Amino acid sequence: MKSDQITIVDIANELNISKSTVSRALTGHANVKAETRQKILELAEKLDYQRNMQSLSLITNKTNTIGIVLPEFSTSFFPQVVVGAQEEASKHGYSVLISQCNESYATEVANAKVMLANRVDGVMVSLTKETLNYDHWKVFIRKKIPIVFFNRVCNEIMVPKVVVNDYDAAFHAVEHLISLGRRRIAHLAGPRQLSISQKRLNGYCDALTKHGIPIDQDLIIDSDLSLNKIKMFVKFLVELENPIDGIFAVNDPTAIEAMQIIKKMNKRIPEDIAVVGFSDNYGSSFAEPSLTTVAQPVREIGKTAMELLLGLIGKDMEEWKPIIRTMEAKLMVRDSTVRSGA
Amino acid sequence: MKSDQITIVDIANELNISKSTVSRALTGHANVKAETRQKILELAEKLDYQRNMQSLSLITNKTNTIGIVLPEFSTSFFPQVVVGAQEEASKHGYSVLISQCNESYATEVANAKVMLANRVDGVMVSLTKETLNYDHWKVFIRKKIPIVFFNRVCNEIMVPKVVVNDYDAAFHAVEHLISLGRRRIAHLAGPRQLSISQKRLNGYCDALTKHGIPIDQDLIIDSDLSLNKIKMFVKFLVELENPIDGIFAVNDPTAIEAMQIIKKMNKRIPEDIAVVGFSDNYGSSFAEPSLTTVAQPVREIGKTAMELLLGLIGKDMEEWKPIIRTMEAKLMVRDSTVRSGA
DNA sequence: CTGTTAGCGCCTTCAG
DNA sequence: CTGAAGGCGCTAACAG
Repeated sequence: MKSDQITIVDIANELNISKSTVSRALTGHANVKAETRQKILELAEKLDYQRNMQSLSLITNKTNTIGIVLPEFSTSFFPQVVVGAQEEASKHGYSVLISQCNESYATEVANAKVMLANRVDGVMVSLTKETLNYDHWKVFIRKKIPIVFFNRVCNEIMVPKVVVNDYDAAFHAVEHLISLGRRRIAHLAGPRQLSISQKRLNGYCDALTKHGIPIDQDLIIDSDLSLNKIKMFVKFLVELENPIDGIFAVNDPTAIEAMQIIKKMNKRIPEDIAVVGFSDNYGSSFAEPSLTTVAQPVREIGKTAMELLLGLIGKDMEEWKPIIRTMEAKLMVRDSTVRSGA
Repeated sequence: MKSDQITIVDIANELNISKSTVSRALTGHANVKAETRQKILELAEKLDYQRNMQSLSLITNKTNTIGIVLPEFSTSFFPQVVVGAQEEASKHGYSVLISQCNESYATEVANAKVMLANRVDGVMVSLTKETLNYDHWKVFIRKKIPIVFFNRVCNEIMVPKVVVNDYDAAFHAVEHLISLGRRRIAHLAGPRQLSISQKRLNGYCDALTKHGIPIDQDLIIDSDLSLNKIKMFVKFLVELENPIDGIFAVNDPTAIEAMQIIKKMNKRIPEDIAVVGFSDNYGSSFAEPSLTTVAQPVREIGKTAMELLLGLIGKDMEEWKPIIRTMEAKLMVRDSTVRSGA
């Protein structure tokens, strides 16, 4: 059944005037006799008239819709980014089409197609952990549809990006562990293809080096952000001849999973092993012990990325400067490294 | 700058054939000479041609877009529902327009307008805690745009709904506390206008009554789902002359907040006070102690609501049965009520 | 101030 | 099998 949508023609017929007058009254772009305008507006209101954006976008070649493509929805990070982004978008009259990829590259490609089909005016993208090929995003460039990457960005495409100071934050996190006297600090690293993993790893290495601690490759464990193998990794690290006394994990879920295992192995946190995570996800503050982690300004990230994106729309491509906006992430010291007085 | 979108005309000109032929080849609805079709398809592929859905929807009066309106994005519940819903939608060729309301009624009304303006083919809605008036949703009915409510549903509108067995789950949760010998069980209730709050409250009351425990109004605290006043409430309950030995909270964040306060007051959980939450949000399993709670099949809820909604599209309104689909929520017993062996 | 006309991109008749 | 013509809802010229 087709739904009952009121059109300008309906209003024009009802009032016995021309469609153009109705259109003018509704848009306010031109002059209409006050009395006529009044009548039109009233009837429109009464009939819940809604301008058909589809036909409008046919004319303006704009949809006033922004696509947001995200790798996952299982932690609080991306939903919170969406909140910030959406707030900014709606402030400027844009709607938001959201797709979540379940960390699957194939889904990301499919979602890119959906965005194209929906003629979004721009896309805000964070890549899945599997993504190594960026052709599906290059199509957007070719079609002059602006992109802004955030968090998990693509270095091959020269567009604005929003990131946090991952390197510095990781560096400080590890220095924090060192300042507590830790010397055998392991890193549960993320997938190498993600620049955030790389930067956090670099921060880890450089902090160790700065403080004269040799980098032990055995203590750098590549995980894929899934939690299945963490148990094995942590067991290995704890049972080393020269066991670890600190862990810096690439994200909070990994850190928390590690903590659970450490506790089961009857080691104390932070006394035996201090643990630091990354992101300050929902739940990290009430884990036991509460997790020291790097807090990212989530909503700000979304807002900033959306601001940059909206700024690109309507500009010539030559003006798309590949700005990299770096937001401040800050270490939150909690009980997993320093016990607060009970 | 208008973006470079390829149209059927571009392809027709390039190949020196008529637009209608190109259209036919692209849709596959009619006969085109194999050779011509081949040429058209190849060129379309090469140019990244994407059918303009806007113009299509002008003709079909369908957008193949579903709106999802959510009260909040700050716990893991709604994002997970979205995952299930989106999976189902994309399986049927629908995109998803998502709006989150920050628990604000005004935003909900605005978001409803956005959905209308975008001519969504249907909406999946969960109400904010403030919503008492449903006129903005009744407009959809008047326009014959199908709605499915889920979780926080609206009883005034006769459309399909997806809920969990809140009453039973609450009843069992409280019986669980009673079976542990608790007799002074408090309920941190949600806003009364939400049917879920009401049902959970009823479950609480009936469980007590069944076991001959009088209902003490002092032990029923109305909260508004924000966490600000929880401290005061819990302090009150713990310092009562006849203090509590159990808490059933309307949701997990409330329960966890209560636990933090109880711990600060140097009461033991579960020995002194056992705590039960509702929803099994992300983080509840690694809180200390891990929280006994009612797990809801989140993705299933999203999937089911979307299925019902898609089933409504294209049907006459008379066929919209106000089915209420009740999903199974189940009690997850954890350390906040029964300590597992360390 | 208002009506008429054309056209956005596409699909669906209707004629060949 | 293919081309031409009309129209979806709306706006932007162009005339009055």
